[in-house]
Amino acid sequence: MAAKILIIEDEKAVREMLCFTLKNDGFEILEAEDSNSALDVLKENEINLILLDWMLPGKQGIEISRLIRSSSEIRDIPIIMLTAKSDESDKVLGLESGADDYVTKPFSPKELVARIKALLRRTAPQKDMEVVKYGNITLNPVTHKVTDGENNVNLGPTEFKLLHFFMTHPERVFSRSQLLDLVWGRNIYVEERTVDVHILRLRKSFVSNSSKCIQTVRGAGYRMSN
Amino acid sequence: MAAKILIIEDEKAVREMLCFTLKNDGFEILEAEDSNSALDVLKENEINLILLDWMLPGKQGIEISRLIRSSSEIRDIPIIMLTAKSDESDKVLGLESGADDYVTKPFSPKELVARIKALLRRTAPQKDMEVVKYGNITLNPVTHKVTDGENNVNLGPTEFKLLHFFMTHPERVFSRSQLLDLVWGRNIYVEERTVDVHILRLRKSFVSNSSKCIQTVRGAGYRMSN
DNA sequence: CCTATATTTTAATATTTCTTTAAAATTTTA
DNA sequence: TAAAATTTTAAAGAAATATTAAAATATAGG
Repeated sequence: MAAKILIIEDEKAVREMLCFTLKNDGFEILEAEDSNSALDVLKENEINLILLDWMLPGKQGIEISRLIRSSSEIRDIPIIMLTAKSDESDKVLGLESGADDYVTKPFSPKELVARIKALLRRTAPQKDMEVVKYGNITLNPVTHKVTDGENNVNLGPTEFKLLHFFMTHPERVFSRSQLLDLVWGRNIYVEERTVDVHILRLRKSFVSNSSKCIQTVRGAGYRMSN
Repeated sequence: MAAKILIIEDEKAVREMLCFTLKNDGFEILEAEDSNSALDVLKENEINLILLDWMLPGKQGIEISRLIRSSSEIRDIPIIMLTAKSDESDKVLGLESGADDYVTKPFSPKELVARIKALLRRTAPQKDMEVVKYGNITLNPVTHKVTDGENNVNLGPTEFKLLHFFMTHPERVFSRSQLLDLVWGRNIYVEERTVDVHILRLRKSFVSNSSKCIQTVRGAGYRMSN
């Protein structure tokens, strides 16, 4: 699931460059050119990280950073600020007013991406890392291992994600298009019938009758249930 | 196991105050009043964290920080620098020359201890010197020797660190970017594919089927497991 | 400080594995 | 039985990883 990054930058050219670079790296990008639109975007989307140009006209950079840090809803969104080489005192101000990291212009795309990833890693909550069990099936997201009773089960990446999803949402029917949305990810287009094939492979990879847990609900979709 | 902290500070009064505060909190303290004695201490002790007074006479603060960051042996020791309130540009210099955090004088003991603990938590995940075993593989961090059953295994520095990391965190899958963070170190930017090459070399250096322990988990990363 | 040596990183290519698609076969329902 | 939905098969295409080799960098010894 791609991380959503908000770019707050007044210069269109820079914004587009950043946008291009980061989309290339698989991030989902939202843009804002001033503090008002930035706050709007922040309210309406679940942003994972903010790239903030410190040199916005009229001290808006500092303002935005402080606003974000004082709003309980969005306080925890990590911020990377973009600064010009010369403004050293601003860097300190930035770090003090709540930025988590800064990158000095001009910067290499590689460095920027590396910093973004590092920061996301540091701040990402370690949720769905708990061992899940259903019937005889055990799935460990940390080791990426699946067992069916005594037997090890080998799954491809998609089958693994699919099973993890079913095990964390048991008893409930999901349509093919819901599964594509929730397991494959939004903004992706594949045929609905593709789901069937992965369901088939998932069932086949269980030796015991655990495969019976992956049930077809005709006309509605699939469900994990006993 | 108490963390060892080296205090580099020329004023005796400040040094003693720090020493007292930190010993009270269960840290083991070593002291140095200039860069020469500091380097001596660093060579002879396994220091976990450095408290560095930025205001040492004759730019020694910058010197020491750069020396530490350029010496492969002690590069990874985290540094907290102590600065006076006014010297904002120095803070930036400090962060740029390799400090991990800074604390402004005058500071409360509580704040200092909190920062030290936070930094140790971030940076000292593992530094045990105990012999580790997994399957037929034995790794001795003290002698830097690795055996696979009867055979000696020769590893380059990075392969050694990588293997040590895997052996101390078995079964668990790590993404390439996690490995870069946890094995290579923070603030370092290399291509993710570089990990593959080191994994390859690590596998090749085992004659027996121990290389099977270094497993690829497609779409997720690598794992040490049987 | 320089040179020789070793190691790391990158980049390009090869290989493997997985995903998707489409079509045929089967099952279910009305 | 016909129509609709799902399962199964198989093969092309896409994506991820393995491998190789060369360039860049770091290290040690003189």
